[in-house]
Amino acid sequence: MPLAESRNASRRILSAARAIAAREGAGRITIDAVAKESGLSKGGLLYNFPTKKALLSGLLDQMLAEHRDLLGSVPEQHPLRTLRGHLETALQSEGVTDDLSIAILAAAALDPPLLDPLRVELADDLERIVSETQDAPGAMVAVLAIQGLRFQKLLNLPDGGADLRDRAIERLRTMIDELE
Amino acid sequence: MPLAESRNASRRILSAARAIAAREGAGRITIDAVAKESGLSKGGLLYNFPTKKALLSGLLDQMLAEHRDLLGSVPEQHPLRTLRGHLETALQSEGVTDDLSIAILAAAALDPPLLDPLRVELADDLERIVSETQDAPGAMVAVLAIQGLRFQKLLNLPDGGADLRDRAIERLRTMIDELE
DNA sequence: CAACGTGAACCGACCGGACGGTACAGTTTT
DNA sequence: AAAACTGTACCGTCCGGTCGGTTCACGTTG
Repeated sequence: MPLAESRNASRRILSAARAIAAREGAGRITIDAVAKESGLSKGGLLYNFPTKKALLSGLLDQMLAEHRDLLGSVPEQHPLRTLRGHLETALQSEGVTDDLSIAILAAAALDPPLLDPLRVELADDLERIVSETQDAPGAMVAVLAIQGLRFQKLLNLPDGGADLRDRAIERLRTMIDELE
Repeated sequence: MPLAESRNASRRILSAARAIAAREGAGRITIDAVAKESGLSKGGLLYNFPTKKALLSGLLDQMLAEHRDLLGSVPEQHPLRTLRGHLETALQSEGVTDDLSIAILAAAALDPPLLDPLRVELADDLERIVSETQDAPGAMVAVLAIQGLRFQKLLNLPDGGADLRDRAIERLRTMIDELE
């Protein structure tokens, strides 16, 4: 099963990279470190990801794929499904230490163009979100708040405490509900 | 005038670092590059900022100082002044190429603890914002949206076009007005 | 006043280590 | 036998930081 194993190796490598980023910061994602963490040899890692850019863009791809999956899991006929999906994606990794979106940081710091796939995906989603509502500015504010949520978690910025944060999320939800 | 001149040198160095970050990405902030960009020698730069960490934390300090200044410029008796100030700070660098908040990226990538001063400042602001309103969750959502705005600009993420973005900001403003 | 000394600000060559990537001969897996 | 590695040696570059100067404005001293 060469293909399946290759995927397994890729996943192991990517999650190793995430672990390092979560533990020591995005800047510490080096080929040697990731190889060590994943249990592969350096050669083996470079067999799967021939360059560091490929590794980082693999991280982003994985993130985008997970994002797409979650979006797809929102019932088809649901109004504002893209917006709701976005909220869920942002909330999903709640509590998980190694937030995948750290890849964004690493990619942006190393080579900003790596973020291009993310940009087109996001532009797509935005368009869809706007088309799903009559209140485009309101939806946009919601999108901004969701992005703020991601940013906050990503950088471990203060959130006013779990209580306030939960109530804010609840508020966001009702805001979205009333948007329709 | 050693002190004043030193400050000028520091400012020149910091703005050089910002220019590089804006042009080539936060990851390209190296001591050599900043020295070259600022017109100083490497030794001269290291005289002003003995380590790279010091340089990056200097960037953050500058950003926080500017932020505080803008917050202070909001009329004292204005209700919700801290929240409004936050919005203005986020909007202020509109169009300016070298967004200072790139320092956040650089710092987070190189050494996450460097963000600690930002965290305490933000926690302070949050507390003040909450104390200035009866609708804490609503204010929190506004804060999140503002942070999302920053994030979006920082990473050059799509914003649905200038038109939609402006309308969303307008909406955010009225949301804040009605918060009081 | 001139000789000397001092410290701040700055220069730039250099060092050592980290890092991305190559190469390649062997080993295991399918 | 091909694919998927392992293990390691190696290369060149980049980068952070050191260090021994140099310049110069400013006292201090004889």
